[in-house]
Formats: sequence, structure tokens, C-alpha cells
Amino acid sequence: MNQRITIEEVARLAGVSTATVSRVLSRPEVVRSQTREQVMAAIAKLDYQPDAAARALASGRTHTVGCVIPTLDHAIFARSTQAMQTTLAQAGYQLLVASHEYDPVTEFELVRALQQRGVDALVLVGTDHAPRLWKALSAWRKPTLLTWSCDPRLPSLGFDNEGAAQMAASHLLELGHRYIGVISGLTSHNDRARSRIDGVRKSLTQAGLSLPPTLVTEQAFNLEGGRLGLRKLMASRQKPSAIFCGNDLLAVGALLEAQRMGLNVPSDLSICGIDNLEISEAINPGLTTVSLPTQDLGRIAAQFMLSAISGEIIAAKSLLPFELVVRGSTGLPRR
Amino acid sequence: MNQRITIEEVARLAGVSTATVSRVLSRPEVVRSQTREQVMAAIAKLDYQPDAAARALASGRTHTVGCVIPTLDHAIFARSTQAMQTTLAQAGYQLLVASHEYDPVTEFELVRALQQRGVDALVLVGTDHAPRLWKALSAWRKPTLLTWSCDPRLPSLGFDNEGAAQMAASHLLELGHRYIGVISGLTSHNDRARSRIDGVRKSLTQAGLSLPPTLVTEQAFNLEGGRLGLRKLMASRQKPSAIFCGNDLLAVGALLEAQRMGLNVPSDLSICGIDNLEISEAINPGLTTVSLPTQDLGRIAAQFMLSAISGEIIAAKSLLPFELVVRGSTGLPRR
DNA sequence: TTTAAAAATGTAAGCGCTTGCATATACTGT
DNA sequence: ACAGTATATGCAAGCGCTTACATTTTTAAA
Repeated sequence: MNQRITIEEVARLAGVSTATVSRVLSRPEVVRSQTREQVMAAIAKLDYQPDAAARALASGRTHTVGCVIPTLDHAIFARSTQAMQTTLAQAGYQLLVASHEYDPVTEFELVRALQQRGVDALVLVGTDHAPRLWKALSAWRKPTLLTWSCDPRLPSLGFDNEGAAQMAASHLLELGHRYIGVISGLTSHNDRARSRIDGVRKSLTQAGLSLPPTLVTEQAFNLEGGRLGLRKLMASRQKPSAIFCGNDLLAVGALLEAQRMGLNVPSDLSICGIDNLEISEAINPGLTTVSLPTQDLGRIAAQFMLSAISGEIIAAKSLLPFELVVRGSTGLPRR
Repeated sequence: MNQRITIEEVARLAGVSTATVSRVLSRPEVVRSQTREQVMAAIAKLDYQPDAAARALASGRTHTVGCVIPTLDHAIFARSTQAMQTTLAQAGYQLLVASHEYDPVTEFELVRALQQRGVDALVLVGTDHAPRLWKALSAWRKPTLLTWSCDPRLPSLGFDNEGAAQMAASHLLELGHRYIGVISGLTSHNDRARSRIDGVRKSLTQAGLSLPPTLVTEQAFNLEGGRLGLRKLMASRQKPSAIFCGNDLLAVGALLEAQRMGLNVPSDLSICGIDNLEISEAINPGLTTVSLPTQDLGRIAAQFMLSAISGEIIAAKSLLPFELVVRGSTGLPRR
């Protein structure tokens, strides 16, 4: 550190004690307005910047929220994280982001690191976590929130992933499709992906149909995955007339690959996703999808954490709404 | 805090002083291996987690790097930030991300907030910053890095944005295009966007052509911006036969809109971008673009900061390579 | 006025760790 | 075995703040 300005110098210049300066900073309403102004003038004059580490050590609060996500490199997480960050910043809180690339060991270590750093609250994604992570969370005495999906063990703010997939599948069924393929994201360490497959299966079962393993493929969560998945499914003996994709990135990849293969979407093949990315609306034809309010997810998660930090009780489980957006990529099956 | 395990309890259990425990944690090589093992056993047994705030206060180092970006909600920043985070995490450092949505006031405040938090280094984007931000940075005694573009005032790791745009423009000129339109991102507080327009202008000038204001439009940095830009340019008196877009998001938007308008890309209109996003390769036709190694940007930035933190001198200016990727969206002009 | 209660401010003891310096222990060569 | 070094460890003083509690000042009531 260079010769940093300390609270003591501010106190001296303002002619008060350090305690008063501290109060002006953290609970200005308890300081007489006249005193407060003197102090603030001194702060401004010296350009005083309180040392966050010292505040954290003395008070036990860091004004920081930790957030552990799979990766920033997927639009949905980037989006919700961005919203969280903005909301927290407005309240004077900082977001500490860490990503584990779907590796549970890394995830555990990141959570520990954030706990050591004394974050005031923690936000995680999903419900697939290593047992020792669950243990570390329950031993921790600060607010924790699960996002994207819900689990009874912790307060959660998420979507009914199964329901969203059912909504999409029902749409395809109503159009008359009977052979529906599924391109899913990798399901290991990803409860959302699993729930979405389950949702499709449930809908099919209710309609007296089934989901044969040959019509399900797991792919990496990117455009290329969608393309590979499409090729795989279209190479199967009983070709599907419609494909449900676990998310829009896969769906867009599948759609573009279908077009490259000379298939007409939707007359040869219907494609449907989940998320409603910006690209889903822009491509031709537009992608039918289930729209999830990912930005709201981040914003509300931030608000929840702020409430929880200030001692309020937050809901144990909150589900965000979603809706089917029908665009040009789904239609009646041939014949 | 609940009854947190402190270094003292570890020391007691291990039968050493707190100083020794501290050394085991930060400079294990100076502790006799036998002692070290006793201490590590005690740490493991008690599940001791050092308090980062206390360490920071006592040592003046936080093992945290701050990063201020416009937004996480653009793939390029999400990508480079993700890479930075991963690289830093491997070295035991945490990334503190903050985004300002292209607002210089917010940017300044975020930098101050990060400085207060005692980050060991700071990474910023671009060279457009408020004067008081420059001042705050130069008064700061810790490593700072500018990314994406370079400025003599601070160590920089970026691209030759003007050169990249020239590369794209030259490609269009070589194909024979004479009326080239530009869809740029918003240029206020965005030196990259300005440099890219400048690059195109330079290329045109060198070819004896000019860039009339009617053929330049600034749009929000998203697909919709690309679409609006395309409509605007195609409504002008002298329609361009080729369009350069300040980035791939705009270019993809423009391409999709051109197709909706019934234009054939590239025979009616060539379109070219910068970035090389995943979608650029996937759409039909593929987007001709200048590929920027955004992931490397993040990774190398992280490495630079780690070096700088440990006292090494880092290059004042480093430029990352880029290359033209010609795909189907550009071709010869009609006639 | 006087006095009690309320409000504002000051005092000083930590918060949990790091690190310069002093001391103790372990080697080395004779 | 014994200096003389080199290595390991311990001691204790902070790091810059917050906050119970004590003290002083202000306000309100009588």
C-alpha cells in the first residue's frame, strides 16, 4: 500500500473521532447533520477511500455476493449474471463470479474460496452438486440461493424445467407429430438437461407414445452440438418428424444443419427449443421455443439476496413463468 | 460470524505458533517438512478456512483481480472474461467482474469500488475513459491493463481495430465493390467502434473512394441493430453493394434481414463482419469476417496480470493477431 | 430553572491474520 | 565436542476499521 488515507486522518481533519467517521459511512442517520457534513467535507477533501478489507474484518460483512455458474460463455448465464451484477451494484454490492465448466470438483473448490472470502451470500446454479458441497453449504450460516431449478434443501428461484419441456412437446404433439427426437445438452452434472428430457418423455407417455433411446442424443451445449445431434437423429432408422432441443443453441444449430442438408423446416422437420435467445427470433424461419425470463432470473436473484442479507425471510421456492413462442420452425408433419 | 476456526486453534492443535501456521499457508517452503505436515494435519482436521479479509488487511494483498467491462451480455466480453476467470482461478486468484453498460460515470465508480476492495490488479476495456478515471488509475500503485485496444498511457493488450477493419474493407474492394456501406456499433464511449469505421474509411481513401455519411449508420450492438442498419442503408439513394459491419452480431442481423427482404447474399449484397462468433460460421451463407482471438485475449490478460502482480515487468503494448475468414457472405458485385 | 430521557459522540478493545525481528534449533567443519 | 552458520520457529506489533459501552450534549418535560 502506498500512503493510504486512513479514517484517522479524516477524523482529525473533521475534528471528530474515528467512530463518528465510521458512522457517517455506514449509518449516516445516527449522526447529527452538521457533524455529518463536516465529515463528508473532510472525506471529499482527502479523497478518502475506506479499506474494504479492514471493514470486512471488523464488521464481518463484505458487501459482496458470490455466484458460481457453469460458464459465462453461454448466453443464458451471461445474461442472468449481467442482470444480477447490475442489480447488486445499484445496492452497493459487488458480484464475485466464478465458473466451473460443469466440473463438480472445481465447483466445490470455488464455493469454498468464496466462503473464505467472506461473501455475504452465495448463488448457485441448479441442484446437481457434490455431497460435500451440500454439506459445506448447510454448515454455512449465510444466505444461499439455488437458481434455474429448485431443491427443497435450499431456497430456490428457478423454472419448472420439466414443465417447460412438456409445453414444447405438447405443442409438437398437437401438431400431429408422432416421432419426436430429442437433442439434449450433456446431462451429467446438469439437472436442467435431465428434467427437460423427462418432461418430453412424460408428455409422450401421456399421449400413449414413447421416447426410444435411439431418438435421444446428448450433445455439447453449442451450435455444433445441435448440428451433430441433428445428423445423428436423421441417420436413425425411424426418422423423427420433429425435434425437441434442450435449449435454443442446440435448436439453432440443428435448424441450420437441417437446412444445409436440404431439409425444409418446418415442412420436412419441425424444430423446437427452450430459452428464446435473440438469435431464435432472428433466424429464418424463426425458432419455436419456450421463452424463459433469464434476465429476470438474475435480477430477482439479486433482490432475493439483498433481502436475505438484511435479514428478511425469503421464499423457499419461487418459480418463474414461461411461455410458448410459436414461430416458423414448427408446423404440421408431412402427409 | 459463527464460531469460526481461527489460526490460533490450528496452531494450538499443531503445537506451533500462529506464525508458523501462517507460513505453512503462504510460504510452505520455509517450514520444515515435519512441522508442515503437523500443521497441515491440524488444518485438515479442523477444516480450517483462513479469513480472506484478515489476510488482506494484514498483507495488503487480496488475491483478487478486478475487471471492468461494458457488459457480460455480449458474447465477446463473456468469452474473454470467462477465459480470464479460468486462468486466474488456476493461480488461486479470483476475478471481480463489474460492468457499466457503456456509461462512463458508472465505469468510474466501479473502478473506485474495486480499488477500495483492494484488488491486486485491474483490467479495463478500451481507451475511452473519463479524465478522472485516468487520474484515478495513474494515482493507483498497482498493475493495470487495458484490453481490446491500446493506449500509450497504460500497458495494453489488444487488437489493431483499425487494421482489422481495413482488412475487411480491402477484401470487399478487391472483390470489386465500390459502394460500401458501414453498420457500426454506437461510437460514443467506444473507441473500438470508431477505429473500425476509421479503418474502412482509410481503405476506401487509399482506393480513391470515399465513405459518404449516408452510407454509415450507428446501431445498438445487437442483432436488431444489424437489421435496422441494413434497412436504413438499403433505403438510401445510392444502395451499397457491400456492407461492412462493426462486429459479427450486427453482421448476422444484417444478413438475416437482407434475406428477409428477399435479397440474395452475396449476389445482391455482400456482408462482412469482425469477431468470428460461433454463429458466423453456422449461418447460411457463412459470414465472412475477421477472426479475433477473444478467448486468448482473456487468457493472456490474466497471465499478464499474474506476472505483473508478482513484480515482473509486462509489455507496454501487445497486439494480438487476427485473420480474414472468407465465407459465403461476400462475393463479386452484380454486373 | 431543574432534571430525566434521548440523542450524539468518544473510548478503546478487538476482528484474524502477516511479518520484522529475536530466539532457538539444526547443521557444518574442525 | 565446539564454535560458527544457516534454518526454523516464536513473539508481538500492527493492518484500518467497527462497535459495545461510557460519556457528553441536546432536548423535552415539569
